[in-house]
Amino acid sequence: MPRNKSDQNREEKRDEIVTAARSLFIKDGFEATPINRLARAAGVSANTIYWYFKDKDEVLVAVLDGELNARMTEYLKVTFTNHTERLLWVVNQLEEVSLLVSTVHTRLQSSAAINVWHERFHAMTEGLLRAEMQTLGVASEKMDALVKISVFAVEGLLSHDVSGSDKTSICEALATGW
Amino acid sequence: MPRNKSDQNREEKRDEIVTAARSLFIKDGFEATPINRLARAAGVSANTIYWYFKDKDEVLVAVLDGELNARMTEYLKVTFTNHTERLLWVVNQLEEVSLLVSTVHTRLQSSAAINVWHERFHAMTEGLLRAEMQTLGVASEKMDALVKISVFAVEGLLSHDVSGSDKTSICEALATGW
DNA sequence: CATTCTCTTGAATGGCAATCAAGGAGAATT
DNA sequence: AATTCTCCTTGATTGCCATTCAAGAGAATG
Repeated sequence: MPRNKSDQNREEKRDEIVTAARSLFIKDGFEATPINRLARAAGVSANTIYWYFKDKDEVLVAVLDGELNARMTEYLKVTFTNHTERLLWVVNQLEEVSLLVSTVHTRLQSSAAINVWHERFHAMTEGLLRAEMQTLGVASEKMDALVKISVFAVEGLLSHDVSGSDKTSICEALATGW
Repeated sequence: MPRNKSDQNREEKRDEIVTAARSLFIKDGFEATPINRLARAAGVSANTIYWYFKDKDEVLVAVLDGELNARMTEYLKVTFTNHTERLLWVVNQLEEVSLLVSTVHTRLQSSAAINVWHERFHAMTEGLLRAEMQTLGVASEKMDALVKISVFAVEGLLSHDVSGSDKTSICEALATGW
């Protein structure tokens, strides 16, 4: 609960900017969205964005947090028949925000904020994946390697434009071994 | 053999620029190397670079071709005791040019020239890898999936800063199955 | 009513890739 | 030898972009 009207407006306004940013970053991409366009879409001037956010990367982090939250909520509601299905679902979700994914990997190097977000994201997803794979009976010595291979494979699928059937067989191979 | 002195100079000058670019792009990164700095390092003015190259990406492609050539020559000379060794060798080579690797994945999206180079690179490496894995007795139905998983895993290793022991166990898992 | 705090904006600033416009230097043609 | 032509080089400019500066307006507070 905000302490006063001023704080309330602050959050609302911030959210409006994030909402506009989410739509533009996902549809056109972060790099293809100058601050000015974002400002116009949010109905403010460019400088107003800098009142609410330190820089463009901080807007991106807010968008990422929002998307992650929404998709994680979704994830917890879905039940999967097997691990292959689960991986394919994740790939599909990430493909809907593939421009965000590649932007994160790009800006990682130059933005500390994005770097931190990325690390947390990996820690979280690797944790979830490890738990799932334990129930599948993956040997603990190979666990770390297999978790990372799975994560890297999913990331590769997102950035390398692979046929649908290859996607399926890759997820199957990850889930069932060779 | 160049047809005249003019052509000869042209190639030499081009090479000087590429040599300077190679060193800067590998050490500092492509994005952190403005055309002006590159020009100074090559002993020419910025515009001269645009006489020899269409744009900055074309310089990058020339650098990539040179590095690829050098490392492929090296690769053909080395003999490996097993597939794990081979994968680790490749990872080590790529780590020496990790800034180039991440730049390629970044500029892929905005530069047609880099995109083409990247596709060729993948076609080549996947071809080599497939041949190796055939000798290891990988089932042909799973071949495409396993090749791509290996490539994606190697790319993941490069961009995600993984401990040395994890690198080894990942390459082992890729080489021996799970 | 003066002061301060929150918010907003138009106008810089500075970095960068890329282009323009103006030559110079040597080879080929007259 | 003079002229033209082609290759090469460069200083100055353009245009895009993120970010900062400087100047306020309006509400809240003393």
